[in-house]
Amino acid sequence: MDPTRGSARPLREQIADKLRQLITNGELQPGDRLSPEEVLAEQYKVSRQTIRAALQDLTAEGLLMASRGRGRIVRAYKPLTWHISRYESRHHHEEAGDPGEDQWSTDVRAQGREPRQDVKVEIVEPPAHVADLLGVGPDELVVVRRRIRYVDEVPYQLADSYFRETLVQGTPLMQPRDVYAPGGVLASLGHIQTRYVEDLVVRMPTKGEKTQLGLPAGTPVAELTRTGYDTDGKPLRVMVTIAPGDRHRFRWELDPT
Amino acid sequence: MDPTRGSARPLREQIADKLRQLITNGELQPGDRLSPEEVLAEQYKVSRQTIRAALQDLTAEGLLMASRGRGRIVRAYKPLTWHISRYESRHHHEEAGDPGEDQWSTDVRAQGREPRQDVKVEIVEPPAHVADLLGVGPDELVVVRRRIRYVDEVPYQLADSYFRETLVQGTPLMQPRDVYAPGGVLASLGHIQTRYVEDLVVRMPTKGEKTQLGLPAGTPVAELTRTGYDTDGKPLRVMVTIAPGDRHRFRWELDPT
DNA sequence: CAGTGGTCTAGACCACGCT
DNA sequence: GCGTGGTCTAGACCACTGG
Repeated sequence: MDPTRGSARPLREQIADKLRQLITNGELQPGDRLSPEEVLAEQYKVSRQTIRAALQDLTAEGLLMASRGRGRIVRAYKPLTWHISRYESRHHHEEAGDPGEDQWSTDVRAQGREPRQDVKVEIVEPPAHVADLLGVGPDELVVVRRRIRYVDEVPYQLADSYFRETLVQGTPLMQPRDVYAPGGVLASLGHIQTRYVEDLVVRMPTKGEKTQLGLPAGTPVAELTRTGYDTDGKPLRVMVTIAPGDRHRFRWELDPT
Repeated sequence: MDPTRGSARPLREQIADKLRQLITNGELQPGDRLSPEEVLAEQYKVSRQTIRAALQDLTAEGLLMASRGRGRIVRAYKPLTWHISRYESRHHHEEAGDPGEDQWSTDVRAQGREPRQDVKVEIVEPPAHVADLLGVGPDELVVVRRRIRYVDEVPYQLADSYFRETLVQGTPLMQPRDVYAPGGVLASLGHIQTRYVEDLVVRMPTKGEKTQLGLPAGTPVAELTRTGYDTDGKPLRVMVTIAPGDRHRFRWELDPT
């Protein structure tokens, strides 16, 4: 009866395509509210469940965001830029006049936003890949500083730093609060990091990450693991950052010589 | 009647949690096949639709993969490592004995896999952010080399390189095939790239990327944009790489001095 | 062919956010 | 209270994969 029926492509997909086009066209702008499910169901002459299936696909693609009672809106992305290669550079700290806080906070403030971080210190068995990078045995305990970083009081990223216990025993790094020293706390303890290795993988968040960071459906994360080595080539610190894709743009500046 | 009913958490979520735990526990290993929907529906005493909802959530998290007629399996991740900071380094090419192919192919081969790439050359109006990085006007035409790269004949990543038209007019870079020169083709044309800026964002793939790369649901991508500058600080090339998260691990090695 | 996931419907009730 | 999305059911048919 209906010509759209029986065609090769399923209805949910046809509807998703149409809506997707409206969004990429710009006819639906970021922040715009979509019609309620019931109205769309009437418009496209399908059941509410079918409309929901189409909308769910677009949500999983990161194009839409739903909230009960308020409706669905087109998602807006305004990632802050994170200048990775400037991090941990003493040089940069000195150039910047050393404002008395870490590079992350400085970087955020420079983009006109307000940084804050919660810190928690634990002694744990490290995850396998962290143990590997730190060069400790799988059962050896390590100290981890877990930070939740906020921008304008909205959760922004998770950053866990792992240290060998002997390295930080009795130092300010064992205190569950924001610590800072010119050039970095490790440097002030006599440990100079001369080389970094950074690993980055892209994946969907775990359930825990999703709730800690308040991530809407369809938001992937970058897991950035930075290992710092001292002058002897011994690993000093492993830092694992969980960075949601909708809030982050990473930038490296490289001078190969 | 049923004690699980009416509890705070929806059934789909409870079921998803249980299955997720089986996977993270290791009771369900990567590659394992799940019971069919109907069996699970019986087991958990819910309708098939409810089971499907739970399974869909896990699929969107990247934990499961479904195919019609074959069932659902637990996803396995075996990303290849991509040594970013070695790329485009003439130094590295010379050290490696310069095998007569680009750094990507060399890197893939070194991990015991077989690289291949399809190349297509087009003249287009560049996307806004590319025009910006290349330093051309929004209506100015540019040359783009579009590559689809395969590893063991499986699509691996998309890599589009943009050049100003005047730069590559009449050079081998206009040919739609694999080109190579020691130190890079640009270098052999007298254009030395001395500085790189890399931007990386994490997002869900577009529909086109999903089909071109054959991405299963729940697979995010990294969009890596590398801009190369010549000795005068003028942008020479912008390369945009779309790298699926399930196939990539990026590595940078940095020596801040 | 049997077994599997994919689509679709009609109808019901619930939970949240706003005014 | 009303409007919104979220959950859930029962049942039907289709489309792909494999033996």
